Amino acid sequence: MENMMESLPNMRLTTQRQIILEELGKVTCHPTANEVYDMVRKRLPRIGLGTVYRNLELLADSGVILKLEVGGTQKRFDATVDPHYHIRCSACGKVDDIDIPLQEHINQAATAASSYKVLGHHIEFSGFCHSCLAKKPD
Amino acid sequence: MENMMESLPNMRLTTQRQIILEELGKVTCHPTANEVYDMVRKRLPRIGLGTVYRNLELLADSGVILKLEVGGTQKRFDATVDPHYHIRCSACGKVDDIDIPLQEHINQAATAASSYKVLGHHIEFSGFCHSCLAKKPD
DNA sequence: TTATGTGCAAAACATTTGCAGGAGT
DNA sequence: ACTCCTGCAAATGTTTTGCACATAA
Repeated sequence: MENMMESLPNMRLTTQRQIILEELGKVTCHPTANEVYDMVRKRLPRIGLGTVYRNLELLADSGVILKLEVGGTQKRFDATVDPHYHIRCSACGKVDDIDIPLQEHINQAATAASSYKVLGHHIEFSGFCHSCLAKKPD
Repeated sequence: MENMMESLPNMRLTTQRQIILEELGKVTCHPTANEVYDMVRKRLPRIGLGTVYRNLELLADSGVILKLEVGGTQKRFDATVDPHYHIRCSACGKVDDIDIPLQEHINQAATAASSYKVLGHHIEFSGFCHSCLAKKPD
């Protein structure tokens, strides 16, 4: 944890920052800013929602965490920064990791198929999660 | 156009609906609701933004158009409904189609790699568009 | 004629920001 | 000390919604 922060010269190690990072690291799914706020508030009841947003943004900009621009109305955050794909439950909106090989080759295909300078890609699967399937089987 | 609407028993063919569909069909990129509003307003100056949102939502629910849940803060809309991928300019946010083969096989991989019932996937490439590259070459 | 759609304005969300006081280095 | 950071609240931006009137079928 402290190693993470030590690599960030312009960022102070505040209690708020530390606890946000700890709580995000505890979960395997990818919470929204508001969900992080709820998690953190159990330990720091006086923290402001603005502080949570500011820190998540700052940590994402520094590459310590990942900001996921997935479907749904809210951004989500991921403590794991190495490239991987995601799946989103069409019923409840939950987002989890999908551990399949990176499809690096499609970047070349995309470069050939467009006038853009292609930098990368993200794959988002959709489906129904275990607990939503249990509620309404089909 | 009317064919499209005829297949939708519960939807009336209103002027607003028709013009929204026409304007969306004219562009190859994928405008936000507000951009559609601006396009449509040139022909129907008294149309309300709420009407645009309601119709885009309704048309997407009926499968006549596609609602894109891509990166950025706004949803975008696509007159082409058959499956294809997109690229988003990291500088200006513009979204275009990317015409590469569908990667159907990764759905199986995702099914094997998770406890979800996998339904499909979407790939979003990121990069810089032609006009942003021209402005700031690197 | 009557259910559906529209314009308008207000409400509901998600996120960002200004500021005065607080805390890390 | 000197920044940077925080809590709070207000502002912003996007999307949804309630309602009285209009209109397609």
